[in-house]
Amino acid sequence: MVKAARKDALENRARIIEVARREVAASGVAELRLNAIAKEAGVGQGTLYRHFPTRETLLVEVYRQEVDDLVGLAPRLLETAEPVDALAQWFDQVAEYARVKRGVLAAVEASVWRGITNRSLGPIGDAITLLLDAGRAAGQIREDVDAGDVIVLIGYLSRLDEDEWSRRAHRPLRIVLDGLRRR
Amino acid sequence: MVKAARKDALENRARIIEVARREVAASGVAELRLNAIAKEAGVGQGTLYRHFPTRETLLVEVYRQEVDDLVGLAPRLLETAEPVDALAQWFDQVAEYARVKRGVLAAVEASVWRGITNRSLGPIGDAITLLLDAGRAAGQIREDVDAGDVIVLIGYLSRLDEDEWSRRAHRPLRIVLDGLRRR
DNA sequence: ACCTGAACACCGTTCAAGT
DNA sequence: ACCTGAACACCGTTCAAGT
Repeated sequence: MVKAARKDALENRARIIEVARREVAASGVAELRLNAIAKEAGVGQGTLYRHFPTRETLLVEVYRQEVDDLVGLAPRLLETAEPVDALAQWFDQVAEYARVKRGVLAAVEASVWRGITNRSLGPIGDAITLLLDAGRAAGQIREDVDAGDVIVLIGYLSRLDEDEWSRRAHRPLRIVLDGLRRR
Repeated sequence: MVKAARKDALENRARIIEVARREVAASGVAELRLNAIAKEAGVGQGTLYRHFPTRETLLVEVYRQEVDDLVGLAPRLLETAEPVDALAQWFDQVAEYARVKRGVLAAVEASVWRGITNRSLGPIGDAITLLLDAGRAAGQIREDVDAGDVIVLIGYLSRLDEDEWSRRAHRPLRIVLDGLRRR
């Protein structure tokens, strides 16, 4: 219970994110009850809405670390592997994150589904573009694809049940990868 | 207002489906309010639940015609085209249905996401299996894929906005198709 | 047997009142 | 400035009472 107003707000915000992160890890994105998060975080619902006007803005914060990790991984993979192999490894990492933090991709996908004028597909989109461009330059990736195509195709990862994971996660990724190759 | 009980029930059921179908066509699957459907159909909510215990059972009926069309199309395409081409044409038809009746695939997908013991993927799954098997027999399709892989990959079609359609519908399908080819 | 619709439960969202 | 939490809106689902 700190007095300084500004500090209060920041702490509230941090606590909301922390609680939401824990809740999502435990029960998944779909189960995320905003009112419950507010209560657990010890704030009023209005405070949650002040900090996060939409459900999505909250989820972006919840997954910020994971998204940053994935974005940072792309250029590093390109330093040590052929572009297509880098893409394959990056896919594997996405799958791994999606398994542990179901819904890492959910927020990303949302940006693709909506709006004609989505100038950017966000950081994840940029990472994919980087990988695709490198692959194209090396003649390994087909010319006619963009990051949005890849995002819609790998989005299934955020909807797989834990049960289905081992059976369904990796094979479709391989299909996508092979489909992206230059023929 | 017919008296015969059995007939009454059948008529109610038919009217519910009809209203739901119109509503889905107008506003999409996501906007489907079950209580509103009941009211519009002139029945109590309980009656709707008697006939359709879950939202999904209603949607299956709403899309029955379209699903039947797609299932019937697969063997016919195989009569006149090489398996991979048949698959390509079948994909195009799925895309076309998904555009007009957003959510044709939604009910189908649900069967994939849930349950370890999904012995069957339903009629759509059977149709895809037919196409894949023919392709494998002809040496055109890779050995290590099944209908479930294809369903999770093409599921994005049911989530595309109308705006995004022209830009995003077909290219990912091509990627999937090429990824399914034997290399 | 089948149907009705009030009532309950649940969750997101707003806003008047507080500090 | 920022926060609280009662209150409202909305929708799915149930069930006692009707026919």
